[in-house]
Formats: sequence, C-alpha cells, structure tokens
Amino acid sequence: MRAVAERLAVAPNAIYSHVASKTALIDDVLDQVLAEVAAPDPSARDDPGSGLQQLMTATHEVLLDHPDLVPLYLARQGARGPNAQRLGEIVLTLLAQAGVTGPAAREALRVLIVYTIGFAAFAGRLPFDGAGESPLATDELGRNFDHGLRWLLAGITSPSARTQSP
Amino acid sequence: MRAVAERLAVAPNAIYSHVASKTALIDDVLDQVLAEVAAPDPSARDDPGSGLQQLMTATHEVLLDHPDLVPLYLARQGARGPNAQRLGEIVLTLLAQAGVTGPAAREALRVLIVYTIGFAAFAGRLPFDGAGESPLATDELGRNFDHGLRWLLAGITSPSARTQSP
DNA sequence: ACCTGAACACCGTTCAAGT
DNA sequence: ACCTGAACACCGTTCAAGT
Repeated sequence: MRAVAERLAVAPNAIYSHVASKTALIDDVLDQVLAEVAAPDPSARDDPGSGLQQLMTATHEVLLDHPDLVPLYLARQGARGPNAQRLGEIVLTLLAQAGVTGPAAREALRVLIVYTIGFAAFAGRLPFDGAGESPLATDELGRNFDHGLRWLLAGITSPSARTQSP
Repeated sequence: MRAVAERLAVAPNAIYSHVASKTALIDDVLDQVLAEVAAPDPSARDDPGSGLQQLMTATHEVLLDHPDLVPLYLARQGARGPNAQRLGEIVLTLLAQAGVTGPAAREALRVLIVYTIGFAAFAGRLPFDGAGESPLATDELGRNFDHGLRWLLAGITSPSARTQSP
C-alpha cells in the first residue's frame, strides 16, 4: 500500500478513501488483468478443442505478463470477479461443444484452471528439477505448458472421459 | 518468526542463532514435510502408471495435511531440498518404465508437479467457479484431483506422446 | 553455543482533522 | 469527496551484551 501511495504521490492512508483493504485492491487488479484475456476466435467454433487450447494459452500469457501478480493471485486463491466468471463460462461452453457437460465439465474446468495458473506461478524455476540444471528459458517453459495442455485436453475430451460416470 | 518464537517460549531473535532467515526456515520445513511422502509400493513396479498415480496422490495428501504451508510453498516456487529431489527421481524412474524418457520426461515431471501442488494450493476454493456455488467438500476435490491426474497420465503415457518429437 | 533487550526500518490500517 | 498527520499494533532482522 505504501508503495502504491508513493507511485500516486499521496499519503499511504489516502488509498483507504477509494479501497476498503489491501486484499480488496488486489482482487480488483486481478480481475482487471483477466479482462485482457481475449475470447477465442469464433471462426474456430467448430473445433472446441483448439478453442480451449487458444483460451487457456491466452490466459497463461496474460498471467506471464504480470509475474508479480501471480503469487498474490495464488495467495488469494484465485479471482472471482466478473472477468474470471466470464472466462469460466466460455470454457464451459467450449467443453459442452466438445461433448463434456455436467459434473465432468466442472471438474475439467477446475483442472484447466489449476494447470494454467500453476504453470504461470512456477514460470522460470520449478521444484524437483535437478539441482545442477540451468534455469528454464521462457519459450521452453511455454512449449512445456503447451505440451501438457494438449495432454490434458486429450484426456478431457477423450470418449472414456465423456462416458465415464462420476 | 515471532509466532514461532512464542511457541518455543523464546525471544524472537533467538531463532537467528539456528536459522539464517525466514525463507531458509520455510525451505527446511517444506523439505521435511516432503519427507513424509512414501515411495510407491515396489510390488506395483510392473505398472508404472499406477505407481505414478500412487506417488502423486500421496504427495497431494501430504500437502493437504499442511494447508498453511502450501501458499508458502508456492511463494518460494517449490522446494528444492533433498527430499524434493528424491521424489523427482522416483517420478523420472517410473516415467522411464512407462516408456517416457529424455526431454519429454522432464516436461511430464514439470506438468505433474504443477498439477499436484496447484491442486493442493486451491483446495477448497477455486476461481472461475460459479459465484453462487457452495464450497467444495474435501473428498469431492480429492476425486477431482484423481480424475484430472488420470487424464494427465493417460496423455503422458499415450503412444502419441511417447513417439512425438519435441 | 544459545539466549536477551533494545533498536531499526519496515508493514497495513484507523482516526480525527482539514479542504 | 478526498486528502493529511499522527498514531497503533504489528513485521523480520541486527547488534551488542550476557551466560
């Protein structure tokens, strides 16, 4: 708060005339960042799989553009503002087009969220990685995200997942 | 630090006779918690897929037993102590038994880590979830983790993943 | 080797008061 | 409506001093 106040050339407590608390401010900023995520191109509407790939990749990239925010994001256990909800509904729509509905769709949504935010949070330095390894390049990590997302989407939209009873 | 000191009935600064800093202390605790994760039953060694499922589930459960620690875990971008490395090597061994080696194995390892820690971090309250939804029960979230892990492992050990060039 | 008291440079937040 | 000064109850950490 004090750093924000300095950037605004204002006393720290002046912020509290506009925002209730630090966490409320963070929630506002998080949802505003999520507004930058563009909805997938409607021309790809006949291919919900690539629509999902596109949407989660866009979300991942937006989060990477704000690296300082992602830890706060996780500390707040994710955003729940209007833009977060908008993205969630788009994902559910695409999943439905891929034949995944009901409880399975909600599970898939959670899995995709955890995966995407988690990857953004660990960007650069990952645990369990060999000690002597050089730090990962950003593009290499991006390919890794892409690869894992493909695995996930393949599993989510596979016939066994669609027909499997919960 | 001050809370830890109080639990030890000691002055706050006394801790600095034993630990260099707060982050060093957190790293130590994190790796000690990871020591609780049991290696998968060797009797299942002929089925690396279920070994991986077993190991990641065990890790997930250990993290859930220490919910206060997981956010710190993420803030520290994961542990890199001896126990973390031990788990990473076990995963790589199981992946090799499943036919996944080289760069693809390292990618799979990262994906599994992100997924497991991410799910533990979001235990209970997830973003993008419908606003009016009731909070998830722990067992329900556990089933969700299990389900997603199955999707992931299916994708990782699928023939297309094994033969796909990076 | 292990602890203490005092202090430093921070935090987020509140409250009364000003315009 | 928006800001300020002063203060409160916190932090992690350091340093000199004690045993």
